[in-house]
Amino acid sequence: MHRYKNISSPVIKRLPRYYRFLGELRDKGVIRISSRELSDKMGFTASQIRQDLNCFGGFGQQGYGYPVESLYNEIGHILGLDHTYNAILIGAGNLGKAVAMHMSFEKRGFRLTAIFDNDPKKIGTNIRDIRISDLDSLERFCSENKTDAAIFCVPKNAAHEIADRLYKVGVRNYWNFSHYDLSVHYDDIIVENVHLNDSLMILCYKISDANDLTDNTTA
Amino acid sequence: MHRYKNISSPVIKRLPRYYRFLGELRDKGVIRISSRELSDKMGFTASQIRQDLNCFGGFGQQGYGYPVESLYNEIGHILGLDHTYNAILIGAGNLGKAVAMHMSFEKRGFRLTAIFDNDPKKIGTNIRDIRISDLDSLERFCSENKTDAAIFCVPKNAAHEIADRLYKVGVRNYWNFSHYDLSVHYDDIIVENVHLNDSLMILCYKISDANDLTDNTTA
DNA sequence: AATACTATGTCAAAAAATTAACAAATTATC
DNA sequence: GATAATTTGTTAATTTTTTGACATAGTATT
Repeated sequence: MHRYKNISSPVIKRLPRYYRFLGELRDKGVIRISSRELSDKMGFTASQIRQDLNCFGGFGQQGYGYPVESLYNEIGHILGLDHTYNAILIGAGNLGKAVAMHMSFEKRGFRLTAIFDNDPKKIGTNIRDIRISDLDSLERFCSENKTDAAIFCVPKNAAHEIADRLYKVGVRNYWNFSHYDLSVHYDDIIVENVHLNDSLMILCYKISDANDLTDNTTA
Repeated sequence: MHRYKNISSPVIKRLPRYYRFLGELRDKGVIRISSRELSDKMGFTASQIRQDLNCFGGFGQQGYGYPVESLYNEIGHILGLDHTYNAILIGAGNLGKAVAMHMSFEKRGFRLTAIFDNDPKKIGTNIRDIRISDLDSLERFCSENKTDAAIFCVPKNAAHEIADRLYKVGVRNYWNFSHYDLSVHYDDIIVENVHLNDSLMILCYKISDANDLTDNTTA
């Protein structure tokens, strides 16, 4: 498939943003775009855009720019969105439910195949046509059904144990919403964290910092 | 208040993580910790930890290490968690509801003061003791009640308009869950993004990339 | 068809971030 | 109390990332 030589993490993190903006342009019927124009819209420098895209190949044409549609598709391919990875969701609380309802997994390379919880009141009910299963049946399900990734929407103290169980049955890719750092215990796993608490604290810092700079009454 | 000279963004992003790990240590009754031990636990280099912490002052003692409890409190203070910023939530869908239910705002420097939605079926119902108000009353509420930040849990196409409205009444700090880049239109605002789609795509990339490296059948 | 213009890909320079090294200070030990 | 062992704070070196510069190639126009 693709296989690009050591793309740096800052570049990877920018890819979804390129994808998003190019998708918008495509929807507006824009045919071509220059790195300069993209720069104005996205807030990256034109130089960075050219360098980023060039990691994966020369998609542009000198004197013309980049063809929007094909670049959009190309980045989707680079991101692996044309895959269909089977993902299971652990934890059907507010957050798990929101993630299950809110995300269009299919457009992001995934398919939600099962949802697990340990609350008897929830087990048997449905979220989006998917029946919530007993957490006890986790291992059986994973051994009977190809499972590529697990989405962690469980409390901190449950995360560690469930990660161990999943690791044992070979599930090594995690989308982690729990306030727990999975990567601390294993190093041959892939984790993408969504630490909402951290994010909120960073907002708190930024606001506090900005206030301190303007309110110079104390200084 | 604090006021630190230009702390770099990588450092700021690591602060919540320090806070989290130190909180765990404190709960376990650990009194002191060296940068080396923290390094083992957290996966940062000891050198980085020392340099990060030293941005804000010399909290450690040579030959001894860092006192866990006071360092924990110090970082909480640096993050501004001892503030109480009033925040409103826009959008009471699955995601908004999950955010409202799931986060302990009080521990992160915030207080949730109002929730807005434009769905008549939702208006008047409660989430966590907070009544959902009509989005039409947004401006009135903000002018009558001190509002420091807004949490965006609305669809992409609604985000832009609501941001404009909030900007006009002086709300300039946003926790943004919408698939929309608020920072593109204004530069005197503070935005902390939670782009779940981007995060999922990055996971997709990582999985695809790892697979390509192991499956060398095609290469 | 020739000329002026545009915009990429790429190489070099600058800036930023991470890691390493070590002197100074403190603790623990004998 | 003197000595050995720790461990910080800080400076320097390295690595990574971003920005700038420009030759080259293609487009549009006359």
